[in-house]
Formats: sequence, C-alpha cells, structure tokens
Amino acid sequence: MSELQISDAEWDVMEPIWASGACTAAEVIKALRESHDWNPSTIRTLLARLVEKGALDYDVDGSKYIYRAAVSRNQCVRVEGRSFLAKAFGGDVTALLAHFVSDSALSPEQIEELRQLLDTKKKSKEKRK
Amino acid sequence: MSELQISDAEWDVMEPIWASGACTAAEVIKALRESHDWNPSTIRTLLARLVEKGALDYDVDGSKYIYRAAVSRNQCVRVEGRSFLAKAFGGDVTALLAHFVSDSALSPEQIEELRQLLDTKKKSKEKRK
DNA sequence: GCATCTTGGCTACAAATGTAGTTAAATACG
DNA sequence: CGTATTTAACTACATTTGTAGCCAAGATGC
Repeated sequence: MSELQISDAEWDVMEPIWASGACTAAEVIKALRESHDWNPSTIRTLLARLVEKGALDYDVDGSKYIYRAAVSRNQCVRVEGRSFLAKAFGGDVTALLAHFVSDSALSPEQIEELRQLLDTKKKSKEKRK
Repeated sequence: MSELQISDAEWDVMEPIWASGACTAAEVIKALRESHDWNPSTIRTLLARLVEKGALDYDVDGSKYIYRAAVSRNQCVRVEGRSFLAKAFGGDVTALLAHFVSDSALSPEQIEELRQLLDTKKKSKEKRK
C-alpha cells in the first residue's frame, strides 16, 4: 500500500506537518513563509490536494481543519528512495552508496559513523542467521 | 549549468542512448520494446522533447537522426541525487547513507566493499591535506 | 518507377503540477 | 450588532508529462 506520489511542492507542505504532528493551514502557511515565496492560496490548494491523495487527514475544529499526516515521512522517504534507486542505479544499492560516498565531502567523523553502521549491520545479519 | 530536468519516461529513453553511445530512433524503440509497452510514437515524441531540452544532440544521416547524449548519465545522476538528497534528507548525506544501509539487505561482501570504499575515501582525504 | 515503409515534424489531449483568484460562510473584534 | 478577517470550497490557467495519431518527404523493395 501507500505508493503515494507526492510532488515536490506538496512535499514541502508536508514538512511542517510531519515536524509538528498536527497543524492548521494558517500554521503551515506561517511555517513556510520564510523558506518559500508562496501565496497562501497556493498552500491551501496543496493541502486540499494532499487530503484528496490521502497523504493528509484532518480533524475539524470549528471552522478550521487540523491537519495530520496520514503517511509518515519515513514511508514517503522509502517510496522516493526506492524510485530514485531504481531510476539512477538500476536498483543496485551498493552503487548508490558508492555514488554518494564519492560525490560528497565526508568528515572523518562521518566516515567513522558510517563504518560503525556497517559493523552493526553486519552483526545484526550474523545474529539473524 | 545543466540543471536539466529529465522526467521518468524521458530517463528511460536516455538509457539506451547512454548505453550505446549513439543510436537512431529505431534502435531506441527496439531497445525499449522488451521493457516498456510503449507505442513507437511515444518514444519519438520523447526523443524530440529531449533534443528540445538539450539532453540529446543528433547527427543527420540521410533521412534519419543519430542521437547522442548531450549530458552524461553521471551528470544526470548527480542532479537527481542532489535533488533527492535535499528533499528527503535535508541535504544530510550521512542520513541518506544510513537510510539505505538500514533499508537494504546487504550481503557481507557488499558490506566489505563499502567499508573499503570508506577507507579509500578517508585516505584520499588525508593525502589531500 | 511505383507502392510501401520509415522518419521526423506537428498536433492532440488527458492527467499532474505549480500557482493563484473568487466566494460564501463562519468567526473575531470592536 | 455589524464590520473585518479567516477559512475551506471551488474555479482557473499555464506548464510538464505521459501517451499517441496524422502527415509529408525521403528511402526501399520489387
């Protein structure tokens, strides 16, 4: 389930809702005021579309809606991730990882962090076996 | 330069051209016959759009075009990658890497491979300093 | 040479996306 | 109370994307 496709602009609208758990349209508008030069109408339209798509739910509070995410950010990241992985690396995770490692400036600390993550991964695998 | 945005369908059309260096529309159509259930017209339309966007160039050979990629696959992967990284991980590469490591089943060999990649990365950094 | 096939050019059209405006009802403020 | 504000609903419209059809000119097969 939930192969929800959320466009770029919609994603930006989801962001404050994922961050705060639940908020009104006015709050989303406020949260995006800094980062985006969007007309409030635009944001309201996107909110409506997201509800329609099933990415958002809402509770009615008097005359306004309190929006809640119906899909977690993580779910969406996974969906996007898989799609990107397939498109750019033919599904080869190692290739993807290699790409980002090469393409980015990683500090020694970050490298160490990743190494540990790999260790953990390896162990968890052994254990499961 | 080259913040070219290539849609999903267009990407699939680029693929055989990236793979073979240069080919005619007929060849692209043939290459995609297996994997996609597309009308030849569709592919020709996409080829034309890609030329228009500057993602493809062509040489004229009699009555047909020999298409060549005007942007490398790697360039496109980088552009897509950065966009995905920004959208899904707020630009935090480590978070992205952690996500894919956790989200994927990696064989011990793959893990080893990645570990070595990290080592290399670390050393190259030291050297550069 | 002529019918056929191939090719690029152009047109078409629905759905998705980005970006608003309008409106009517509910609410808040004075 | 009455006016200004807020809100969701609905409408609008250009652009991008997915998907294809039609056409005229050139190439091919017989």
